[in-house]
Amino acid sequence: MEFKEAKNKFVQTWGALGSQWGINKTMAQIHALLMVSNEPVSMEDVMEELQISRGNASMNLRALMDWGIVYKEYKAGERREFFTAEKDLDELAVKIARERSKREIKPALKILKEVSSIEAKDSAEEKHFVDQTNKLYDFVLKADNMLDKMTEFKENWLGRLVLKIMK
Amino acid sequence: MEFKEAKNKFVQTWGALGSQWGINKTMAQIHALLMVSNEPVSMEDVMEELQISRGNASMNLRALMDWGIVYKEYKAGERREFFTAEKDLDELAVKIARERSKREIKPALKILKEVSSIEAKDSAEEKHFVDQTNKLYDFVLKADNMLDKMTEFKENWLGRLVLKIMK
DNA sequence: TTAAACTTTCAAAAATAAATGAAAGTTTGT
DNA sequence: ACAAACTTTCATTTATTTTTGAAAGTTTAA
Repeated sequence: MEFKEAKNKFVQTWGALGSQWGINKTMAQIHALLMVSNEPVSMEDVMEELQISRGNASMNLRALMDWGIVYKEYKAGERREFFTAEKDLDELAVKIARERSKREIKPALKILKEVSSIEAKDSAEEKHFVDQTNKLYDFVLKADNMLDKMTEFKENWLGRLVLKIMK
Repeated sequence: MEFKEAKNKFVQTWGALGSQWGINKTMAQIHALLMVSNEPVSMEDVMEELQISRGNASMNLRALMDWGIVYKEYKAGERREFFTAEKDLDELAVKIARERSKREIKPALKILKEVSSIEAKDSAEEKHFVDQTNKLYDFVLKADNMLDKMTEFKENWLGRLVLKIMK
């Protein structure tokens, strides 16, 4: 396999993986492209390499910057903007986790809290509902806290974590 | 808030969460419904409560069973089938993790291995590509192994993990 | 063996999500 | 202040995913 083919395969694969995890395909592809580029990439380059429109490129680059995993760079003497991806994988994982927690988990926790707080009256059905949603609340809260904890380890949290788990 | 409203809100929320995580909405809703039901639910009930067609209910129940998080139950003297969800949350998390690893992570790892194995020749661009995809391979492999390790703790792995992380 | 009771399948339709591209907006050098 | 160079927005189009429902398939009891 030669370089160009490998690069394309990587971008496609990462894109497919992204869409299975709730991130849109193009966004994941752009991120993949930036990750394996050794120097900043312009919007034109992104459009050209992925064969996408200007609007699409612009919107998804913006989204990636909102997630804090892609940065703008300015080259001396160049008018246009260039982009680079966060390449430190620990940092990347932490940022993604933090963002998804904020956008998805926190709101879900709020609802879980709400629905688990109804008065259970006396039917077994309602008791079971309250019990189960309470358990779910505790579980999700614990998982979310774990994500927060990750961010406290500044370096190589995953490697250390694996060691710990293996006892 | 009264029971019916709370139940509906929970089902909707869980469904929305599912679709953000690559699981289809109806599948997540059915699962939510079964999780908070204190007794087995028939396909008719599912159709009725979620207002979905027979085919949709059938396909998604099948998918949930393939994931190993919903079970068929037979009631004595009843012709039709009933369904229950895995209600143990540790068990549920482990099964979901295992399934996603098998379906998504393992295939991605294979590709990462492939593309990181090209001969890097001498350009900085190609060297960077090989270096970055190698790092990615190691990272994803480590994360995936962590998921595998979870399954070794039979009970309350999350709680124990959180304790450990907090040191 | 038959037929009633139930479940699954899958082509077509509907719903949803993503991409386009032209127009509007912004920034920068002169 | 102007206009060239570039970026963003968003109504419309396109692509993808999900749902439907009728037909085919299966199981069970008599």
